[in-house]
Amino acid sequence: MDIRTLCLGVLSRGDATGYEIKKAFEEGPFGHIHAASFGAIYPALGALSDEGMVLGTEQAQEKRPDKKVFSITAQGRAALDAALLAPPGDDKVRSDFLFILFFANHLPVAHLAGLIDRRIAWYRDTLARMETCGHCAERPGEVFVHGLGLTIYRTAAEYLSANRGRFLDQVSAANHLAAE
Amino acid sequence: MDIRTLCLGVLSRGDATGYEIKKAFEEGPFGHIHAASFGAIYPALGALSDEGMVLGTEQAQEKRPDKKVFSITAQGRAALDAALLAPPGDDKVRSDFLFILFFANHLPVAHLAGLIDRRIAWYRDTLARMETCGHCAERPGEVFVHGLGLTIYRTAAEYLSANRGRFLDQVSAANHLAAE
DNA sequence: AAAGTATATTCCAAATCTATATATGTCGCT
DNA sequence: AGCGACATATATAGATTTGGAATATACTTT
Repeated sequence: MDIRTLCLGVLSRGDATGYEIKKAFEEGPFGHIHAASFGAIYPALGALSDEGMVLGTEQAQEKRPDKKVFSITAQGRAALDAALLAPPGDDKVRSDFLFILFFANHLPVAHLAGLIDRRIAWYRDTLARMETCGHCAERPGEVFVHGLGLTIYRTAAEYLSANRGRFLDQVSAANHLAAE
Repeated sequence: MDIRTLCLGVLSRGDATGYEIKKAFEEGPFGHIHAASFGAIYPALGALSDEGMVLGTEQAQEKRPDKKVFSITAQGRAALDAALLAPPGDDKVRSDFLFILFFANHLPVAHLAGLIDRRIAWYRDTLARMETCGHCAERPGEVFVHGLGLTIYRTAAEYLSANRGRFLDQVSAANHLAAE
């Protein structure tokens, strides 16, 4: 899914600035669905504007930098709907956390314990935010995707909590064996 | 986590060609942990070779193209261990599937049903492969990460199966309301 | 009063991905 | 027997994307 389609998706739910679109991919409704950076969003908005998919309106602000508010056009909505019909590619994941844990035998047990604890805390915080969010209680698609996210995060947090102790013991044992 | 570290990680488990490293990130042990492409792997191996982190040996093959088998050096192992100590960045996910489902109200119900069914089938196939894989029964880190992956995929497949019917009904209902 | 966070955009080098080219063998299908 | 599809193997050009820095200003915390 290219960035231009992602921006159209955000704008289809309401007007937004580039900055707000970025936030939608961080903490907002698309928080754990798709990542996107400033360096990709702003050029994409420029291209979409040139193609008539969005309309950008500059707004001077008194106590803030000027901002450009973008709104999606009828043509943009049509392009979004067409892009949504294309068969989805495979999910792509990049998890430093899992890569590091994979090599647990390279690391001190205390370091591993810290990594796991911080990750469990992250899940708790994220779940707390997700459970009290309003933006996802309306359209069925949003509710469905949100529910899947909640379910996966709860399961992951439970797995880490339930297996933490045994895992750390096993790493200790393996390290002692290797040291002999 | 940069590609050079990812390559060192794969090579720390045994010698491999660039092609085999790619496979490790597709179906292999790093299958759903981290994505990486040819266009990144080959230049990374070249750089690692220049820096003395890996040793590349060219091997002529009778019935296949020549291949370069890389093996990690002591310096490479040290660099890997150092990189593993750095604090992990946030996980990055890119899911076309979730993005499309989010906009369920833009799509025909039959199309959504197909998307969900294909995704459930993908989970079943992937789980079957993961459950019978040998590479993950040894080191505690690999077992732990593999177990988390299995748990998450099982949960996701169950969520999709359990909520599929209700979701499609809700989309139908919402579409009928909107048509009035 | 300094430091940090938040709003807001832009640019750029470096990293990375996609797609393709090259070469060859095997497998199944018709 | 011939054809396409797929697997092995490397490499590169071109496009995209990332991640960081630069630029402003205002509010909040220390």
